[in-house]
Amino acid sequence: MKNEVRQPRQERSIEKKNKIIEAGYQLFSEVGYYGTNTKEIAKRAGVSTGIVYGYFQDKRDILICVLEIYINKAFDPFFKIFDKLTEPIDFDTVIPKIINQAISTHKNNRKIHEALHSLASSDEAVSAQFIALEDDITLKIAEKFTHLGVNVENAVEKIHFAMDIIQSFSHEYVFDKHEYIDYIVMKDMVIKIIKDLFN
Amino acid sequence: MKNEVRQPRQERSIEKKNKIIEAGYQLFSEVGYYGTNTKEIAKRAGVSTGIVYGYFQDKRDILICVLEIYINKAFDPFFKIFDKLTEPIDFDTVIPKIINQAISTHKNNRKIHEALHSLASSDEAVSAQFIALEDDITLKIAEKFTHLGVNVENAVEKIHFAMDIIQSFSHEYVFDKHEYIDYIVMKDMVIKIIKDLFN
Amino acid sequence: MKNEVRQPRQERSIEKKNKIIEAGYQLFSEVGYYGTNTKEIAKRAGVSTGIVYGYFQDKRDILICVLEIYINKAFDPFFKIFDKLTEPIDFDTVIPKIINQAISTHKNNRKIHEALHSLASSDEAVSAQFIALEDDITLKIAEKFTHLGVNVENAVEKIHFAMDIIQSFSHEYVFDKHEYIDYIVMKDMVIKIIKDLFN
Amino acid sequence: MKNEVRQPRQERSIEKKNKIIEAGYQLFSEVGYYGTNTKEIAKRAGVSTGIVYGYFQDKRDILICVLEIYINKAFDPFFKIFDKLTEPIDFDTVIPKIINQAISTHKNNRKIHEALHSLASSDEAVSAQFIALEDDITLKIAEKFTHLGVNVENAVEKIHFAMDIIQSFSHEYVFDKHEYIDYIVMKDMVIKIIKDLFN
DNA sequence: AATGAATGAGCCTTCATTCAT
DNA sequence: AATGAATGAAGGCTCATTCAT
Repeated sequence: MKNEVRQPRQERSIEKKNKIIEAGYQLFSEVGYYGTNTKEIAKRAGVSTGIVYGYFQDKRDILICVLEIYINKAFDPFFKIFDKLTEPIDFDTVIPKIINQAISTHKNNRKIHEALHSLASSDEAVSAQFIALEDDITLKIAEKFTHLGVNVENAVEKIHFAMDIIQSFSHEYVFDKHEYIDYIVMKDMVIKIIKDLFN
Repeated sequence: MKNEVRQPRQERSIEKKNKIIEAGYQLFSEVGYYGTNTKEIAKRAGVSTGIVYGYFQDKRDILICVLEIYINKAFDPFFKIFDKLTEPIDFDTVIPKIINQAISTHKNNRKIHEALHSLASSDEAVSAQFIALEDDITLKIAEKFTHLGVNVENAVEKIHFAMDIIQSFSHEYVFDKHEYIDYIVMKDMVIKIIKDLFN
Repeated sequence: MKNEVRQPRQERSIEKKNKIIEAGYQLFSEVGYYGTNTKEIAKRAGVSTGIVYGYFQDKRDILICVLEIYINKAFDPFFKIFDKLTEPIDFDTVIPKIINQAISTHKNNRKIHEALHSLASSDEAVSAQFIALEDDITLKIAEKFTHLGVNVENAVEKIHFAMDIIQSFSHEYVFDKHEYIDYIVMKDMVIKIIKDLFN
Repeated sequence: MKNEVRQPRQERSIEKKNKIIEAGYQLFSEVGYYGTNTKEIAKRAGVSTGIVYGYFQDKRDILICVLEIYINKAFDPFFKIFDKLTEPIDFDTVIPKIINQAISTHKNNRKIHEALHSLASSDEAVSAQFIALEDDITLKIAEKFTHLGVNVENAVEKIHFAMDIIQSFSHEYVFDKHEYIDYIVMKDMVIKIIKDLFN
C-alpha cells in the first residue's frame, strides 16, 4: 500500500510544505544532496521529522520540488524579458541584457545550481526537468520570433545554441576560475557572436 | 599514525590496483559515486574488501584515481591533434576534426563524465582537476599558436571560448535530447563560428 | 554539524536510556569495554542499534555514563557513613565499618570496577573521574574533621593514605588470590594502623 | 592443526624475537594494547608482518612475553635488594631504599605498567602473572626472614601488606595527581608505618 | 495533522591472521 | 625462515523511513 502524499489545501499546510522546500533548498545549496539529511531539513524547516513524509514521498521528492521552485525563481526574469520583446527586436540591447541577467542568475543561485546539476546525471527526473526547461525557452523564443515576424534561417538551432553559449559563458564568468582570461573581452565576444547569428 | 597506502611496484600489484580502478570506473559510471559501495568495487575487481584499503586511502581516493585515468584517456586524442598541428594551421580541417573527436569522446565516456562532473561541485579536488585540465588545454594551444606564428588578437580568450562551445555542443549532440533541433545544422554553425573566431 | 544527543525528559525515555546504561554496565563487566560491541548493548537493552546513538554520542559516551552511575552507586554508602559522623568520632567503630563497606562494595562491583579502572589508563576522562572521586572523598572527610573539631596533624595526607590502604586491602581481600595469607589477621592490621594514624 | 610456534634456537632468531617483544613493549606503552596493531609492531621491530606469527601464537602472546620481560626488568632491583639483606636487618635503611626503588620503578615503567595492569582485569593469564609475582616477592622475603632468624608475628601478612602500601604510595607519588597532598609527609608516614610493622 | 522516538539495513573502514611465493 | 599481499569478519556509526502516541 503505497503511502499517498497529502495534498495540502489549507493555507497552513501549504506554508509548511513551502518551509520544507525552502529548508531543502538551503541545505542542498550548502552541502549538496548527499550531504543533507532529512532530519536536518525538518529541523531547519521548523517541523518534525515525521511530517516531512506527510508532504513528500521521500527525500528525492523534496529535491524534485526544490528543483521546480528553483527553476521558476531563476528563470522567471528571462521569461519576463522575452515577453517584453516587441518588433523590431533590438538585438544590440537585448542580448547584453540577457547575458547580464544570466550572470546575475548564476551568481544568485550558484550553489544550488551546481547541486541540482550534479544530480541531473544520476536522476532521470531531474535531468528531464532541465531538458524541459531548455525546450520551453527555445520554443518560446522561436514562437516570439514567428509572432514578431522575425525571419531567421534555422531559428530554433540558433536560439538554442545562443542559449548554450550564454549558459556556458555565465558559468565561467561567475566561477571565474581562470586568471589568464580577460572576461570583459570574452563577454564582448559572446555578444558579437550571438548578434551575428541573428543578422 | 595514518595508514600508508601501498605504492605498488610489482607488476601484479599494479595490475590489481588497475583492476580496482577499473571496477570503480565502471561502478561510478553505472550508479554514481554515492550509489557505489566499496564492497561492490572489491567484488567486481575480484579482490577482497580489505585490500582495497591497501591500495587506496579511502573510497574518495579511488574516485580521484578514476578521474585521473579518465582524464588521460579521454583527452589524449585532443593533445595528439594539437601536437600534430603545423603551420599554416588549416582551420577548415582541424576544427571539424576536433569537434568530431569531442563528440566521440563524449559518447565513449558518457556516464563516467557525468558522474565525475557531478562530484566537481561538492569536491574541491575533483573540480580542481577539471579546472587544471582546461587550463592545460587552453595554454597548450595558445603556446602552439605562438610557436606557429599564428597571430590572433585575444587568443587565450578565443581558444577558451571555442573549447567551451565545443564542449557545450558535444554534450548536447550526444545526449541528443531535443528532437526539434537539427544537429547537423547546429554543428555547421559551431564550425563556422569558431572558424570566424580565428580569422 | 555535530549530531546532538537527545536529552530525555520523558519517563519512558529516561527508562530507555537507563536500560542502555544497564546493558553497558553488564557487558563492560562481563567482557570489558573492548569485548563489547554496540549492537550487543542495544540487543541486551532491548532497543535498536540506532537509538543507542540517540541517547549517547558514541560508545565511549556510554562508558562515561556507566562510570558515573557506578561511582554514585558504589560510593554512596561511604558518603552516608561520613555524613553520620558525630563528635567525638569513634574510630574503633567507624574504621571497621568503612573497611567492611569497602569490602562489600568491591564484592558487588568487582568486574565493572576492574573494567573501568582498566580504561582509566588510556582514557583521560575516565581517569579524571576517578581522581575527582578521590579528591571528593578526601576533602569531604577533612572538612568533616575540621567541623567536628578533630585535630590531627597532616590530616589530608593521613586521610588520603588511609583511603589508599583500605582500597588496596579490599581489593586483595575480594580477589582473595593468595592462599598463604590470613586475611583476618591482615584486616586487623589495617584497622590498627589506621587507628594509630588518627590518635 | 594448531600452528606451532617456532622455538628459536639460533641467535639471529632470538634476536628477532626480542626485537618484536621490544617493539610490542614500546607500542603497548605508548598507545595501549588495543591501540596497537600487529602490523605496527612488525614495522617497528623491522620484521615482516607474517613472521610475527612465526614467533608468537597471536597478538596476546606478544603481550604475555612483554609482560614477562617487564616483570623481570622492573622487579630485578627489588630482588637484588632482598638478596643483599644480612642479619640484623637494618629496617631504618632498607625500607626507604625499597620505597625509593619503587618510586623510580614506577617512574621508569609508568606507561607500560598501566597498559599491562589494565589488561589484568580481562585477561586471566596476565593477572595470574601479577599474582605470581606478588607471591614470589612475599615468599622470598618471608624465607629471607626465616633464614636470617628474624622473628615477626604474622610475617607473611605484614610483608604482603607492606608491599601493598608501597605499591599504592608509589603509584600516587609518581602520578602525583592531588595537589593538596604533601608527598614528602606522606612518604615519611609510609616509612614509619612499615617500620612499626616489623618492630 | 503532527511529533520525534525508534528501527535496522547498510556503509566505510580496520586488523588479526593466513598464504602464496 | 621470511615476506608482505591478501583475506574477510566484525565494528562503530548514519540515516531514510516508519510508527506509536
